[in-house]
Amino acid sequence: MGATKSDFFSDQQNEMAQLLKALAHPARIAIVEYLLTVDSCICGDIVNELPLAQPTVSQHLKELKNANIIQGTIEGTSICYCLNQKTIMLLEEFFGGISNKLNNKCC
Amino acid sequence: MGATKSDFFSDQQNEMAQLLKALAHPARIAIVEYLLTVDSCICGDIVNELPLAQPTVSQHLKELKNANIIQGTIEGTSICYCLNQKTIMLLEEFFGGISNKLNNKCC
DNA sequence: ACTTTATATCGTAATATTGCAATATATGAA
DNA sequence: TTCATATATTGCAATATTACGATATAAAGT
Repeated sequence: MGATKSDFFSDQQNEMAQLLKALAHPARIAIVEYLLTVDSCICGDIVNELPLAQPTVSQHLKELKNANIIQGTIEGTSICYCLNQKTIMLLEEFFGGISNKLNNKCC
Repeated sequence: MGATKSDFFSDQQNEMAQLLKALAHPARIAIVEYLLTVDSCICGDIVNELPLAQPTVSQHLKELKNANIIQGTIEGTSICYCLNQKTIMLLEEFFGGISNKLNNKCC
């Protein structure tokens, strides 16, 4: 025991949980927010922006990539990361949907 | 090692990460979605809605409560749970904000 | 007081995440 | 080719999460 019982939930529920889990870490929130402050996608120095060692940052970037929250394209020696608009929209819509449905409720 | 280095991130980043972590599980997504389908706050049978044992559901509810995503008020023998609109709005605004800032970017 | 019903807590095993040192890979420059 | 730079992977220790049986608590009915 200890493993999440994914089989018993809907695909949509599992996917949203995965997406939220990928963002559920301050370092990964910080990465997303940093990408927003950069004017273009010319990145490559995310490691220097975070108070974590390079392998740790690399791991966090990988998780964000796996969840389709960011994209990385090779740009010479470094990698150019940027946010995936589609995924952000999905998240916005999920919470927007909840918010709308909530308006008819009591609390 | 192993523990998240919360000290090095901003309060806002840590709080958002905590909030997302509280939702980052299919069972807890399912609970939120179930609460949306119920007309009023008269609940009390969330345990029967989920494919998990009662202590496990209780634990998930506790996490949602701790994160202020749901509220529970005692209603006789059972407990009446409902979503916390303020927290949902906070999440909606977070992703809405990201989405807005993204519009000026390249990808 | 006893029983039922609803929910919470404890204890613990299985599994997952976090973080980093060491090392690997891959590209561009000399 | 050799070196430097940027990023990824491996391996592992520390910690956190998930799930549930057993047990506790608490309110309402008998």
